[in-house]
Amino acid sequence: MTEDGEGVRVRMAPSPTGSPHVGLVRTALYNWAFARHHGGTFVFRIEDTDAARNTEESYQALQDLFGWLGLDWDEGPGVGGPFGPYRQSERFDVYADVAAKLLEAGRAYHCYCSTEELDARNEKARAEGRAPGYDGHCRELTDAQERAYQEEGRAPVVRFRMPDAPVTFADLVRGDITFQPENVPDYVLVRGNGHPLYTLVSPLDDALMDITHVLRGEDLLSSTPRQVALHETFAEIGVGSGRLPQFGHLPYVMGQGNKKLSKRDPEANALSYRDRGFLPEGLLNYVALLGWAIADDRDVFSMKEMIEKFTIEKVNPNPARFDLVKAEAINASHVRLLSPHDLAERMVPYLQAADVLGPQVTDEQRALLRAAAPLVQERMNVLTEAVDMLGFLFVDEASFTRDPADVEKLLGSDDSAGVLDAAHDALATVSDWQTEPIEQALRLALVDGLGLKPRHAFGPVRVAITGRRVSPPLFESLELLGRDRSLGRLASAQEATVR
RNA sequence: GCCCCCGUUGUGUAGUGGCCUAGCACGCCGCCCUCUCAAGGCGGUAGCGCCGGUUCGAAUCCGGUCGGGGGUACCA
Repeated sequence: MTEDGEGVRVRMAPSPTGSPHVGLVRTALYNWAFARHHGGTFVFRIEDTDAARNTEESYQALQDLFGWLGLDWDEGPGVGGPFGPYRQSERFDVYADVAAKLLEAGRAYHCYCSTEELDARNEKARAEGRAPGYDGHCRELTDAQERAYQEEGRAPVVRFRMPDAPVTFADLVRGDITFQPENVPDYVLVRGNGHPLYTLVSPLDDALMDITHVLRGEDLLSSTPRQVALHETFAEIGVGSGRLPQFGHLPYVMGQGNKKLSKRDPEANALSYRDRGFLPEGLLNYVALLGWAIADDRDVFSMKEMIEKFTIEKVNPNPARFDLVKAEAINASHVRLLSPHDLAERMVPYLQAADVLGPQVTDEQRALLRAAAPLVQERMNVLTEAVDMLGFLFVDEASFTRDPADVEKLLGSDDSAGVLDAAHDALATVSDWQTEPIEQALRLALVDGLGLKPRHAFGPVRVAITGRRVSPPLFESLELLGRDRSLGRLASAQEATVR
């Protein structure tokens, strides 16, 4: 890396298959932070050469995800750029052209071996304890041999001719890594049907788009020597910038145990964290911690701070397990950091999704929500919890219900009937409907008057008012609910105690 | 099988030869506060995979070993 980071160009290059994985978020975040830290360029490229697996929904999900997270790209779909197009499915002519150049320069060759023949020879090599992989069968075919294969109706693949020398590269997170040539066989660049493969297009676009640093998942580590060799070949035949990008392989994001978080695992779905009420900054903060630390005594930070502090040298090479509990704890810290006003706005979509709020939020509801936000701010881990915590404030009286188990527990006795009675009478006399007078009146009536311990005094009232044993602070809740509705709920709760 | 990567409390990490009787965070346990739940405060639990070596001194360096992961595709 250049000292001042001059000209840093990095990219995220997902394939639009399935739903985006949290590992992708981490990789994207590191690339983004790296680019921003160095004042470089962040490119978004779509690797959709495998038509059979790509879907438009998946492409859309990627857009949604990064839009939600706020990881903005400088070049790519939607914003364009000097190296477009940025969807590989729109670049097939470029790939065909380069494949032809590689063939012409003798750096790649046609291979007519069938899958069955390959499998058979591989099996044999394995059995004999030799390194498996392409054995170079078609490396030096004569024109006559090629014609013979063609007459058999065989469609050749284009195979890259790996140089017969060890490949060493300095991995940005792991240090020098060397592969011996016998372990890096010739590999396919273009399918028999003429479609280019990832093995060609990824390094090629990196070269063409002048990518300086390739920060990607550890799963691509073992394909790096072939890509390094390809890049060197590009430079020799005048394709691309001629500069070899530096590689950095980021550790896996694992699930529980020692299993890689698989795509089918629901925990792996990045967008599911939006649905379960994560703040984008909360998810990003947590995911940043999977392989990197901002300081030895702190782990809550903003993206602005991350940009300031992020360096690839500090990235840890060992795989990290995704811990939902810690993720929520980090998210909770970010919830606390919001202004109440902002928190109220962020809760709106979740309350709407649960039908606590309708599609049109009235000014009155909005005001109530803002007033209620401070009450729940330090009680929430994720935004979806607002539904249970605040539902009682927004539901209309006709459809207000109480948790049956909590009613059973706290409203089932004669004692509780007396408590509700006393509470009702006391509150009926409160003229200034504010938290303070409400609390005073209730304490006077229940704690002093009935001689109850506070926790026993307020429990039944809490269930009567909020419908639950666990709720936001009671007196504030009463104030927000309003006098009439509060008295009404106390009355309706008394009915519930009559058995 | 072969190649490559990784190995600090349950989890994520700090640590680059003495500041480490290993720090921080989440979790867990206890106490305090308290109208419930949280938040907050205080305290506790638990770790350098193993074996050798180098050194006055090793979590840190070297060798081996064990364990885990990935690759070995006309997927990415």
